[in-house]
Formats: sequence, structure tokens, C-alpha cells
Amino acid sequence: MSTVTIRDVARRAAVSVASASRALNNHSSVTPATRQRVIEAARALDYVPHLGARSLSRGRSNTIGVVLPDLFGEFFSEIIRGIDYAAHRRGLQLLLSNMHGSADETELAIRAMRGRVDGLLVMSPQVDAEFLGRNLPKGLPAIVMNAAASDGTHPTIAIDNLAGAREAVAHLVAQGCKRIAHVTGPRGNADADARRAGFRAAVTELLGADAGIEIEGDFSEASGIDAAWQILSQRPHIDGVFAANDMMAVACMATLAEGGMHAPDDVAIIGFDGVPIAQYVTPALSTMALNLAELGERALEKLVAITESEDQVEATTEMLKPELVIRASSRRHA
Amino acid sequence: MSTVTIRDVARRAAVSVASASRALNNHSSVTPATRQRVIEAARALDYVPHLGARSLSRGRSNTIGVVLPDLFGEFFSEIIRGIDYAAHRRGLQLLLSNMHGSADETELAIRAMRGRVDGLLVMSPQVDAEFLGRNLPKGLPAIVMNAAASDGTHPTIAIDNLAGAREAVAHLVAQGCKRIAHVTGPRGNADADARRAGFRAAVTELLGADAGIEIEGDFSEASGIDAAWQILSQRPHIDGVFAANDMMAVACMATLAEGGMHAPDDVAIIGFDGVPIAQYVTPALSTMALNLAELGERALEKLVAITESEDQVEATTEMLKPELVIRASSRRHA
DNA sequence: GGGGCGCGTGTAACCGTTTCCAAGCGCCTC
DNA sequence: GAGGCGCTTGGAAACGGTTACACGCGCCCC
Repeated sequence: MSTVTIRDVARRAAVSVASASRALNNHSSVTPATRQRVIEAARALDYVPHLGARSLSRGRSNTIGVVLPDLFGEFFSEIIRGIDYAAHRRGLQLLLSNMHGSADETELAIRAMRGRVDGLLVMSPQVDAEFLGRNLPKGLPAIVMNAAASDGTHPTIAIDNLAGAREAVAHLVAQGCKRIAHVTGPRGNADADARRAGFRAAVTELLGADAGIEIEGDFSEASGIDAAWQILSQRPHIDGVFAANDMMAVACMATLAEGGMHAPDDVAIIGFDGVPIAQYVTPALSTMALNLAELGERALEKLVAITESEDQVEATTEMLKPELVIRASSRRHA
Repeated sequence: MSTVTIRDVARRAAVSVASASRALNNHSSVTPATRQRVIEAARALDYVPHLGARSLSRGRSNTIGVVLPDLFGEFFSEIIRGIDYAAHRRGLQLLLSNMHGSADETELAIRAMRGRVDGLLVMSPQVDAEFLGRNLPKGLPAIVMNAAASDGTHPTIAIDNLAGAREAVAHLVAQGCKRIAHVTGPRGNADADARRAGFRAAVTELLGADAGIEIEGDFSEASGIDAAWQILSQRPHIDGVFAANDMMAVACMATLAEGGMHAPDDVAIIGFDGVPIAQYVTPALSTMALNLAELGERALEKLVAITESEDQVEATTEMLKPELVIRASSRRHA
């Protein structure tokens, strides 16, 4: 074991551990001579401070915890990238936790963070505000990303799913679609539910309630394929598809093409999220684009801000608005 | 602060901290009655153990550190997913570090792990074995993923880039390609260098040295686009492209199509890595597929194995062989 | 020339757990 | 009835750092 402690360093430099600690941490009031001796001793022994011990005594760890519902796919990897980028700039480490879609595990994951992180970034679209309020440790700064609703005590950064979904539908209608299918996300998922609600509202308003049909999906590639088969068998024919995420949109579009329905001429298709893959499929996928890396980055910055400010933080809610990106998959030659 | 410690619990249950600790950890020899009292007290106070303190006194953290060169793109997110999957199964946490492509940061990242992790997973294709040998803490179990060469003391899991590149070229030749371009990865990157070497060897052997040209890339989307412009301006025309990763292949293929060179008829294209996106582009991209999630998973399992076994571990090297996946982008109607 | 002040250093307490060791206690056995 | 054993419990020492506090010393200033 690289089990050389600060005591060894102190002994070799012939000073007390206090001085050694001070010298190594660039603290005030250490003679240049002592500092030099200590640093040399540390180098000679190849001393590396034990960060666990340090954080125990300092009361802070320079680490922030990230609790995500999953690690699968570009959606989350983009968010992590944004978080990491901001964390790196501030010299913070990331402790990652994945609750694999279950509320029990969310609770577990959150508890496992106690005493190891200075703050928490929680994204958990399937638990509600009440749950978070009950489980988030009292004194630990936390940012809730994209929750069903704010619990009223933690700042929140959420995606404006409702507005996004409405805009997606409006776009399809503007392209001339008369009968639109919505491939939904899983029930109970806050994002999915909000997108569904936006779809319903917009369709009812613009075309009448009968013009919209919902096909149950779960954000997965497989469910996008299933949805395509259902669409192919629909009568009268569907001429517009709004999928609750890009992954389903991509898979659905490819499968529809196999079945003879080609975008954009036979059917206009739009997704949600704006993950990188969307621009490489053929035809390129229209989408309600989110800057997920920025979402992660902003969440971390916000967390740092409340960590550093002493005074009570107010539970503000920031909204991230999706941006309509029109590509070939929904562009009608009108 | 949720600053209730085990002392508070002990006091409320009217036992010593020792007994409290034993009760909470399901230790041997605590009366059911005491255990009950302690557990109730803990619940009443909403006690959550301070894991930093625990790991200090226990000498293990139930956390493993992951040092990656980057967090960008599907390549790494797939690896992380695999690691997470295996870690989750064993109740381990993940401390993530990103060295942003620099050797200095690698050193920093590794040092920042001391005292917080029980083992290390290091992937760092741009540093050599000597560097790792110098920087990896002596007593800390570590697995090197995909390094230039083993440092002889740490077990290694590496990708068989050489064989993969040869197979890719052989496939293009079998499709009738006579003049093949290789869009390379960045120099100094072990994976990139090995793929380049494999390309050279295979081209020379199968078509003669003149049949191959190398176009410098850096694994990024942008460099795939640049490469396409160079290919479009080549005389005589290139009829096969082997890109050092899928991202460049995808971007290159799309740009070539804009310039009038369509795969697979005008040019056969194959990538490397087998990231998910490859199957959704049009035409679907042929690739040398790696099961990256499995790579991550195996690395973690191996790490756990050496962590648990007392005896000296031998520095074995495991090879992950890429698998040729033929899709439309390289399938000639021949 | 003595009191005070500032500087550098050391001693020891502390962070929150776990765990070694010793001690109390009841019961069985010889 | 005493010795011993096993079970439960508590005190205290770790783990490896940081830091409050005290202390010695040289200097300046009145």
C-alpha cells in the first residue's frame, strides 16, 4: 500500500504534523525553509494525501454526487458530459449513481452519498416531489433536474416539455398533417407524461380530438419499432408522427420505411431531445432539440452557487426551452 | 445539516456507540432487544451513516475509480454503462474522472483517487506503460484498459486493434476495392496508432503499398468531414474508406454523399468500434464492432477479483477481438 | 529595559466510524 | 460453591488528516 501518511512526512522533515500539513496546503505562516524541507520529504516518500481523511476533517469533499435514472444512450451521456465539463473547471470530482429506474434505488443511491459529497444533482423523472422532499438529506445542497414538480425547497432545472410538445405538433400541422400519432414515453415518467399532455392539448386545439392517436412506448428503440408496426396497420392512414424521444423516432422511421411509408412524403416525423444521432439518419430527423450538455453544466453551476452562498437559497425553477429543429424528416414539399 | 451521528443514536437508545455500530451493521452478538432499540432510535432520528468516516475506519470505501480520457460520445458512454452495470450488481459506487486527453491530468486524476477508492480502472490510450508504472499507486489494485502496452505489473484488457484493422481492409479488398483511404485517429493515441499499423500492413500485403493513402483525423466528427473533402479531390479516385472510428466514418460518409460519392456503389466504407449510431445511418455503416459495455463489465469484474484475492496477481493481458459487421455501406452488389 | 505583539511551531482535540480488548454477568459443570 | 466459559456490553484506540490554542522567541516602542 502506498501507505505513507503525513506523519511519515513530518518525521522525515523533522517537523510536527501540523507544520507538515500547513506546508503542504500552502497555508499561511510557514518558513520558506520548513516548507521546502516538507515538500522535499513528501516528494521523496511519494506522499499522496488520503482524501477520505481530509474530507472527514475538513468537512468537505470536493465531490458532487450525481444521481441519474439510467446511463443508457446519448440522452444521459450528454448530460454527464455537461456536468463533467463544469465540474472539471472547478476541480470537482463526480460520484456517479444510477438508480436503474427504481424509486427504492433512488433512495438507496441518495443515502449512499452522505458524507462523501458536498452537493447533489438529482434527476429522477419517475419520483414525485413528495418523495424527494422526504429523501433528500436536509443539510445537503441539491439541485433537482427535471422533476415532476419542485418540492418547493430545492432549486430545479426542468425541461419545458409541455411547450415543446405543442410546438412539435404545431409544426406537423403546419406541414399539412391531418392525422397524427404520438409515440409516448413510459407512464409515470414526468417528461413522458408532460409531452403526452402537450400533444393532447395541441391536437385537440388545432385539429380536433379525433385527429390524434397515442401509441404506448417506453423511450426504447424496441418500442419505436413496435409503434411503427401499429402505425402501418392504421386506417385511415397516419400522416404525422411525434415521438416522445429521438431514439424511438429513429427506430420508428427506419421501420416505417421498411413497411413502405417513407418520410417525409408519406409521413412527417419529429422526435424530441435533439441527440446527436438525429442528424445522421436518413432522412435527417426533425426534433425538439435540448442542449443537454448545457443543462448539466447549468445544474452544476447552480449547485456550486448555492454551496458557496451562506444564506438561504430560494427554490427557483429554471425552464429549459426546447428548440424546434426542422430537418428532412418533416419537411413537406408543400 | 443532517448532522446526526452515531453518537446521537447511541444516546437516544441508551447504549454505547460501540453497540450502536454493531447493531446497525448486523454484527454478531447484540441482543435482539438492543438491536431493536438502536434501530428505532436511528429511524426516529433519520440517521444516515457518514460513509466517508466509515471508509476511513474500515479501510475500504466500496467505491472504484474510473479514469477515462474523455466523456464524449457513445464510445465512452457504452464503456461506462458496462462498468456501471457490473458495479451496481456488486453494490459498488463509481468515482468518475476525466483527464481530458492530457497526461498531466491523468496523473492528477489518479492522485485524486487515493483514499477514496478500493481500486482503479484506467483507460488512457495516450500514455505509455512507463508512465502508468510510475503513477499508479503501489498498493492500489488497478486494471489498465486498452493501454499502449502493459506495464508488466497491472492486468490489462486491450482491444486487438491490429487484427481488427487488417480484417477491415481485407473485407474492403474482398468487395473489390483497389485504392483505399484510411482516416486515422490522432497520433500518439495507442488505439489509433495500432489501427494505422494494421491498415498499412494489410494494404501492403494485399494490394501493394501504393494502394493505401492515409488522411489524418482525430476521431472527431469534424475531422471525418475534412477527410471527405480530401477524398473527393483525390485522383485517381478512392473506392474504399476505412475510418479509425465510427464517428468519423459516419460524418465522412454523409459528406461524401453530398459531394456525389455514394456508398456503397461509388465507395465502400467501414468504421471501427460498433457504436449504436452506426446501424441507423443510411446506408447502415459496416464496422469492426466492439462490445464496449462488455469490455467495461469485464474490466470491473477483473478488478473485483484481484481486490478480493489476497495473493499476488499476475499481470495478464486479455484481448478483446473486434467482430466484422457487414452492413450496407460496404456491401458491393458484385 | 520591560511589556506587548507577531510570527513560527508544536500539542492535542476533533471529524464519525469501526473494532480490539477488557470487563460484567449469568449459568453450567465439576 | 468456585472456577470457567460464553455472551453482551462499554471504553478507548485507531483511521489520516486539519486546525484551535498555547507557547517560545525576537523585535519594536515607549
